[in-house]
Formats: sequence, C-alpha cells, structure tokens
Amino acid sequence: MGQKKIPESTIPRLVVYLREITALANMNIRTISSAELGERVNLSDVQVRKDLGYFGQFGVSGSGYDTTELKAALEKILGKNKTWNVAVVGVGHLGSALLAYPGFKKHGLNLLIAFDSDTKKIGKSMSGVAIQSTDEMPKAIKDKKISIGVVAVPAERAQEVADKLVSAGIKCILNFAPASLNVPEDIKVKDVDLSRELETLSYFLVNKK
Amino acid sequence: MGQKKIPESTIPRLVVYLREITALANMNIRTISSAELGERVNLSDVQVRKDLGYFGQFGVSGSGYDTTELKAALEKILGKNKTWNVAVVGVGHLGSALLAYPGFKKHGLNLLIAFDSDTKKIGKSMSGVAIQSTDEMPKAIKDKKISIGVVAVPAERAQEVADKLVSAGIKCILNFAPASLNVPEDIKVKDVDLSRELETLSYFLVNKK
DNA sequence: GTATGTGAACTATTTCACAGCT
DNA sequence: AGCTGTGAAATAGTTCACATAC
Repeated sequence: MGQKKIPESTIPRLVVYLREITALANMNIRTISSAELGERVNLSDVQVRKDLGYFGQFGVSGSGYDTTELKAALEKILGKNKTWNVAVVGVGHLGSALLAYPGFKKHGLNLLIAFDSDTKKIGKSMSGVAIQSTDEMPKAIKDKKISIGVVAVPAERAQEVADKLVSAGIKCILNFAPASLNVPEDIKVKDVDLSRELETLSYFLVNKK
Repeated sequence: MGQKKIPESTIPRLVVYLREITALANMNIRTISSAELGERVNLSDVQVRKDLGYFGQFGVSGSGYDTTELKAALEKILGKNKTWNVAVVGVGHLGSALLAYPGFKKHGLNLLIAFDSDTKKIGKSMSGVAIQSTDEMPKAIKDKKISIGVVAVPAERAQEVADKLVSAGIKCILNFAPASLNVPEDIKVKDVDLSRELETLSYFLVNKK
C-alpha cells in the first residue's frame, strides 16, 4: 500500500530538524524529545512527530529520538549521501557571488560550470569555475550531467534561459530572477525572490494592527 | 462585519501580479482578464480573482481589469506609497552585498545604518551606509526610527542579534542566517535561507519518479 | 511517568460551479 | 458572449486526543 501523501511544507522543516539535530549531536547530546526539538525550531511537538512519521518510526517511546540515528535518517531522506552537478547561468553581480558561495559544495552540490553571453567573460574562470558561452549550454549540460540550473540573469532573459535549461535536460531550477518561469510539470522550480520578500514585509508593516 | 481572512500566501502573489501588471501597463496594454494574467504568472484565473477579491472589486465583468487601475490598487495594498527605514546587522560577505543592493530603495526601503562588531569596520562606510558598533544598536534604531532589521550575521549570533533588534523596537526581521529565530508573536520574521532551498532541491532530485 | 505514533477533528487554502454584470 | 465575484465543495495541512510503548 502507498505511503500517505507528504505535505510540501514538510521538506523544508526536515532541513531545519537536521540542522538542529546536527548541532545537538555535535554537543554530545544523545537523545531529544519532539517537544524539545520543536521548541528549538519554533514548531509544536506534534508537528515534529507528524513530519518524521511520514518517513518511518525513528523515536523511542518514553525517551525520544536518538540524535545520531535521527541525523543519519534525515541525511538519507534529504539525499545528503548523493551529489548533484550544478550550473550557474549569468555571471553578473549575483552570479559571481554564487560562484564564490561555499554552500553548494557543503550541501553536496558541485558547481561545475557557469554560462554568460558577455564575450569578455567567456573563457575566463571565477572562483575556480570556468565561464562558457551560453550557446554551449545544451551540449555542456548533457556532457557534464548537470541536474540543477541556477538562473542569475535579468528578469527579461530568465524565461529564455529556463527554456534552454529545460530542453538541455535539467531537472530543477533555482531562480533568482524576479520573473515567473513557465516550465513543464516535472521540472521543479525554486524561486529565491528578494523583491517579493521585501514587498511582503512592506505589506505587513502597513497592515499591522 | 469583518472582512474575510486573507490567506498568508495571497500576499506574495499580489507582489507577482503587481510586477506583471506594471509590465503590461508599460507596454500600453489597457485591460487584462484574470485568465490571461494568471497564465502569465502560472496561476489559475480563479486564484487571481479570489486573491484580488479579498481587497475589493477591481474588475469589470465582460472585459477584465484595467491595468493602470489595478496597478494603483495593488501599490496601495502593498504599501508602496510608504517608506520604511532599514538597518543591516553584520557587514560580512553577504551584508556588504546587501548594502550595495539597489532593491531596497526600489521598494521604498531606506537602508540607513549598518552594524558590525568588527572594530576595523566601525566608523567606516560602505556603499554610502555608515557602519556603527553593535553596542549602539538600541539607541540608533530608536533614533532613526528603523522598522526592519536585516540579520546577516553567522547562525551562532543570529538569535542574540534578533533579541537586541526586538528589544530596540523593530517591527520585522529579514533573516539571512540559517537559524530558527525565536521572537514575540507580533514580530514578523522572513527567512531567506539558501541552504534550506538547496537541500529541498536535493530531496526533490532523490525522490522524483 | 514520559514520550511516541497516528486516526479523527479541525483549520486553511484552493478549486468548482454558477449567478450576475457589461 | 465574455468575464467577474463569490458561496459551496474539495483538498491540503495542522492540531487534538489518546492508545500504545518503554
């Protein structure tokens, strides 16, 4: 029989649990209850148990969760034992900051190539990542088995870049452009949209009691 | 009678509508239907109408929405006629990129001060923003009427910075640290957490059919 | 006694279906 | 005819309540 459907919102919470559990394990804390864990990450004890419950039974009644066990389980669930190849498209202000960002490697993501259409940049390399012409994208993405494309181009060019990434066989897109990308159902898009966050805050400030 | 409750998730969509409507108005397109607008931002026509419906009746049966009218209405709703003062805490790699980011001003947010604990930086200024000692935070935040605090310090220091911001009277926090901040109910926190996004993508790649 | 795991109840959000306006 | 606005239905997600395990 099929496992019950896992809410979308559970996944980012698992990431948060893993972060906290890792810190606890490093402090040599052996077990933790769902209530304590929840308190540390501002979630209820039930939420924690429900989220974990979608993936198995990791706890021990009466004492809680073993931190090293739960850490291992969460790492497995989140695919931290696997690595994926990443390409960044657009080496402007943001793009070059991303090339220097250590977080990709830290999360099992190999930033293998960058693309740009500026001939002054093509052929050079930044933070150890070679910059190629956008024209070479389809071939390079296939050759290097890239699964994640990072869109760091201006909004006007974002859709066209997304189309190219998709047709080259990318599996998901991390989109920094303030644009709504249109992609096939089976492609996952994660928007990182600072303007959106800022205006949401502005709404909150205007409308708070 | 009170207006029906507005879903949290409606607000970021309003931002997206405004972005699209602004582009349409600039292209001298006068009216648009909810179906067309929805198609452009990958949402259903009903979703668009429901979202707008929480704030009033902006459309005309049979023809759709007047772009300039809707633009004005959305700008009002999102508080784009107001401005707010912002302080950035932590002038490291990310913090200094934020000081240079033009998006704050573009969205009506005045980045007035930055704080850091590094004595080499204190007293200097970057991208036109003066850097003060973290010790001066409470007073400076009150004096300059800062409503938004941006947390750009390492995870270990994030909670302590958040506490200081809150006790200084800040209204909301934009948190770039990979940490779960604990704040009073009436303070709005927006997390911008790249690690979280990256691991979510990793989960997606591992678990896709 | 303490804490997990989980159906059932509840709440939030989205989608449907259609009445009503231009 | 074309499109909005909105109650009602459906779906998704969270919280409650409690049986069960240590």
